[in-house]
Amino acid sequence: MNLQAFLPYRLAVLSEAVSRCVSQVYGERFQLTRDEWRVLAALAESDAMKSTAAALYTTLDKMQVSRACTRLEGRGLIRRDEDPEDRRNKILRLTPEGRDLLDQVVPLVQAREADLLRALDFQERLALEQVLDKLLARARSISQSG
Amino acid sequence: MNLQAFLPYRLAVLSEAVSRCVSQVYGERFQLTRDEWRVLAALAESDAMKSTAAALYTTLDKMQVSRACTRLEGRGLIRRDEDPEDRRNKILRLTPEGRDLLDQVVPLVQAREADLLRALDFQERLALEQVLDKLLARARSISQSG
DNA sequence: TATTGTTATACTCTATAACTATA
DNA sequence: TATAGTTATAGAGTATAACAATA
Repeated sequence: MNLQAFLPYRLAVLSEAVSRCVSQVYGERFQLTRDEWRVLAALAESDAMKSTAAALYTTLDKMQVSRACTRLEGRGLIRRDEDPEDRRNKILRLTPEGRDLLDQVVPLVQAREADLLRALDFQERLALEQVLDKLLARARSISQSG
Repeated sequence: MNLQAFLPYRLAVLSEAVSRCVSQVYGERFQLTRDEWRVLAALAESDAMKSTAAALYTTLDKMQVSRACTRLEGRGLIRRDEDPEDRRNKILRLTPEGRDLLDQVVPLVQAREADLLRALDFQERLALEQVLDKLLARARSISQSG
């Protein structure tokens, strides 16, 4: 057994290091948790989004989304509107303040990502894309089958 | 902002999926936490190890190692001996029971890893190795510099 | 009866730092 | 004074499930 070469360990260490590196930006400067950041990032792409869609999109579960939204709403960064078509749903929307915050945080976070990717050449970036997709699909299929 | 394409997000999702997939083995069947598993895996390689060395090797901090060891010792899987050369140190060793457990769990965990890696061809595995190392080094250097 | 979202609860992790014993 | 390891504590995150409102 060689832990240093063990893929799950290496992925965990890398993911933690990368996450730390990015959460320095959205966490320390903008006081967002990872879940709040994910929900905001989801809303950055589509103006309005049901909670269930946000959960799917961010791979969070409904509680995590609910709690993140409570905090984001409390800070005035999003609204949660009723869905007239099905009043069980909540429709999440950025407020102007939320949009402002995103306009500040997104470039900084993307700069961090770019900085990370600068460690790789074009070929390596392409390879990484493929490999991440394939491993994720495999990991999910293994977990399901026990 | 496209969360799905955002590298830190993708790494976090993958790492979580892979970790879940592996901890099904050491967690459900052998009742080990991730930290306990890491400490045991470290001891699988060298018969005796100081706590500080174990912390470095597993990228855990001294508390995490201390607590994992308390539980492992409680289950009779490791011993913590005094270091005659410097009595502040604790020397960690597998007991025969710990060795037995490792002999059972390691092949299963490695089979999971092999199963994961079956998603990739030889070139992709090589590329993955390189890319993980480079990204980790970069992430650490970025975090340090703020 | 099923679904959406909220709340409750218990559990685990994490981070900081105080503490002890040695050096 | 510094280091190794333990313990304490508070805060954050996670998982399960109960619950209210709606369909």
